[in-house]
This record gives sequence, structure tokens and C-alpha cells, in this order.
Amino acid sequence: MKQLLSLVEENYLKAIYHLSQNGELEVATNALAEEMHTTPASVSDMIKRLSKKEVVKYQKYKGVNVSEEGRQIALKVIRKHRLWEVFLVEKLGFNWDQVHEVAEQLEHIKSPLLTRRLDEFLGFPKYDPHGDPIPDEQGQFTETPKEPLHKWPAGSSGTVVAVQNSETAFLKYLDKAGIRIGTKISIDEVIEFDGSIDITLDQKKNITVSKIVAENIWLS
Amino acid sequence: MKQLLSLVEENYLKAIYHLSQNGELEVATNALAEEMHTTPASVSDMIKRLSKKEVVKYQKYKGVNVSEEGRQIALKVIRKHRLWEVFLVEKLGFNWDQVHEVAEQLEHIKSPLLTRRLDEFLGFPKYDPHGDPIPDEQGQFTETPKEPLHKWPAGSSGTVVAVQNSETAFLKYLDKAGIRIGTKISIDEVIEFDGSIDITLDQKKNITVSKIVAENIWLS
DNA sequence: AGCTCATTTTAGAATAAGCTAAAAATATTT
DNA sequence: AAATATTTTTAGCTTATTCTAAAATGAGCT
Repeated sequence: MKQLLSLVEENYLKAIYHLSQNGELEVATNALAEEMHTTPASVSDMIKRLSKKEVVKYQKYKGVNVSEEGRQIALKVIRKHRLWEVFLVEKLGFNWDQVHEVAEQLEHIKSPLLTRRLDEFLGFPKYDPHGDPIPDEQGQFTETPKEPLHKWPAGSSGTVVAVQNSETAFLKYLDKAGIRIGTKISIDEVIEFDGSIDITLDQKKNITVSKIVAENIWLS
Repeated sequence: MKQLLSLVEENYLKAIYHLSQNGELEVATNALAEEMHTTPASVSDMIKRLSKKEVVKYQKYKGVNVSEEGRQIALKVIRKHRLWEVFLVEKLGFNWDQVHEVAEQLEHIKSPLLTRRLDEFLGFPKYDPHGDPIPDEQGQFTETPKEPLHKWPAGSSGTVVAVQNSETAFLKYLDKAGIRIGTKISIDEVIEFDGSIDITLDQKKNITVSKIVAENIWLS
């Protein structure tokens, strides 16, 4: 049956989906509380509610994960979020660091027709402005195989396909440094001491990035 | 000071604004309850809250109206509603009877940048698909002088500039009848018995409309 | 002026979502 | 395996929004 979830419930589902990698009961209450900027107690309460609605699988003290139905709901929200991000950047001229907050609101608009028409209007994009894949109506999407920059060895090179962090400060930093989706990066040297990395952008510009930055840039 | 209103509070303000014509304390609790599909008791509660926030003027048992600040907030919401309606019709190919419900959701998205960019993207439209004027950023708008069809005498004629009712059934009826914004209507005869009216559309098609329909079509 | 009736407000309860503090369960260390 | 630390859950309270039922108010009529 089609579930009617509140905005908050949808956000929990999305967070659980993001924190989970496989199908195990792996998402911890504490981790979820941090992600949602709330307390573990509130998370426990909410999980119980979601469990009753059968959109998550849950065992006390063991962790939580989305059910198949919950996963489909999460993917619908993610689909909308990413389509709206494309709209904001391509049609309204937003910068990629300005879109996240607004898309967080737009993703909860409930209208299958709107989502379909928006997708069509945008030319059925496959990736959002941060390089993340956009699920189709059935929740299918193809993730380009990719690895974070800090796992690439010196001497190798790849193309930026995604950035993992949506914080304005991070995205502004990338802009200033000249790193965007599609930038070619050659890994020149990995400094053992602090994990920072010397790289060359598009065979031209030479810069050093910190380990934290490297962890949030994904190449393929 | 800038007020942070909940979605529900915004909807109340919009409803009060719509039900009021002049600046008097004229909006009745019962009328508002009907408009909001809720009970008079809930309305009383909510009005008290809005009054404390100083977005409405209120005296017990006397009625309610928006304050100047409340009016500005209502106009901002109305501006967003109507801009989104234009977007849905012009860019996404919605029919005018499909837009209202979705715009009711989109109007609550909070992002001044988004509203400004959307306005620009749409070419600063002055009217929405139902012929209602779109307030600008300062809340200014120019209402074309207009009168409902049932007040026009036989022999006169005018152009449809607005429709007052957003119900799907009504708008579908208009579509089927061939009446839209911009249609020229000549009033041929007013039937005294039931107030129905014989009209000619664009000098071509001859039809009869009921009084209820006539009351919701505005000409100028 | 007093009665009746419709309208409006208050009182008390329900639901959603959150919080703090305390209790219970699990995990880690010795 | 016991002791300690960490994580998770429960209990009880708070705020926003709604409801139903009861009480208060105002308006119209005699």
C-alpha cells in the first residue's frame, strides 16, 4: 500500500538510506541522531514509528535499515532532490553551492506528474550538479564506478565524477580551486605525514589538497 | 522583524486575506473555518496565536483581519503561488485545472533567491494562468478593473480576464466549453427565471451558462 | 428587557515530533 | 568473568496543531 509519510519521516528514511551500504541492520541510533541533528532518544521514538509503518527493518539495540518499501520511498525523494538541483543550476543559474538547501525543501513536493514533467523538461538528466546519479521512476540508477581521491596512488589520474559533501564552504573552496565535475586530475605525490596530496588539474594548474578535501572528491 | 510562520499559519493568513475586502475586522471565525476545512474552535485558537505574533488584528467576537505585516506575508505567498502556476503551465505543460494543488505546496518554499530567479526565468509575468495578478517583490500589483459575467447587461461584451474558482471540475467545464483567459464574450440574453445567460464566444460559438458559472467568470 | 438562536470562545484531549534524565542492554577492558 | 564504558531505550514533559463538547457572547424578535 502507498504510504503517506510526513516530511520528517521522509528525511529519516533518506538519512537511513544514505548511512547504509548493504542490506544489514547496520545503521546505529547514534549515527542517525548525528545525521539528523537530534538526540538518540528522538531517533529511537521515530524508528519505532517507521517500523510500525513497515518502511524500516528494526531490532532493538541491533540497528535499523530501510525495508524494500522504505528504499523505494527514499529513492523517490532522492530523485526529486537531484532533479530540482539540476533545474536550479541549469535553468535558474544557481551555483552548485546554493542548491542543496532549496532542494531539501523542494524534494518533499508530492506530485508524480510534476516530477515526471520536470524530468522531461530537463531532458532526462542522469546526474545532478554534484555528479550523483538520478534514479528513474522505478528507482533504478547507474552509479559510475568511482573512488575517493585519497585512495588513488601517485602517478595515476582520473576525472572528477562526484563530490560527497554539500556544504557551502566546501563547494566554494572547490570553485575557487578550479575543481568541478569533469575536471581531469593527475595525482603527483601523496604526502605521508598528513595525507595531503599534490595534484595537477587539467594538465595545467598545480595545487595541494588536504586529506579531508581528498576524501570528498571522487574520481573515475 | 521578520516573522517565521509555519506552513499552516501562512495558509491562515492567505485565507484571511482572501476573505477580506477592506481593512475592517470583517472576517468571521465561521467563514474562515469553512475556508480552511476545519472547525471554528481550531480557528479561534490559531487566530490567538497569529494575533500574538501581530500578523493579524483581532478582537474577540468581532472578527479578524490581516495586519500590514500579515498582508505583506500573505502577498509573498500569493506571489509564489502564482509564479509557480505560470511555471507549471508555460514550462511544464500543465493544464490550468492541474496547477492549483501543486502550487499550494510550492508556495511555501522559502528562498527569496529562488522566487526572484523564477520570476526572471518566466519573464516577469504580470498575471497567472487564471488571470489573477502577480504581486511584485514589494507586494505591489495592478488589478485590471473587472466585473463578473452575471453583472453584465444583455448586449454588452467583454474579454475574460480571470476565473474565480480553482476547482478542477469548474476549470474542466470551461475548457470543454471553450472558455479561457482572453476569450471574447458577447452577452446575448439574460434569462430572468434562473439567472442563466446566453453568450457568444469569439463571435462564433453560442452557449448558455448557468448563473453559478457566470459568477465565476470575470470580464473587462 | 428578556428569550432564543447562531456564533464564537474556552476547556480538555489527541497526535506528531522533539527534549532531558534515568534505566537497560551491549561492548570493551582488565 | 566481572567491572566499566558506551549505546540505546524508556519515561515523562513540551510545543504545535487539531478535534469535540461545553460555556459564553452577541443579535434578532417579541
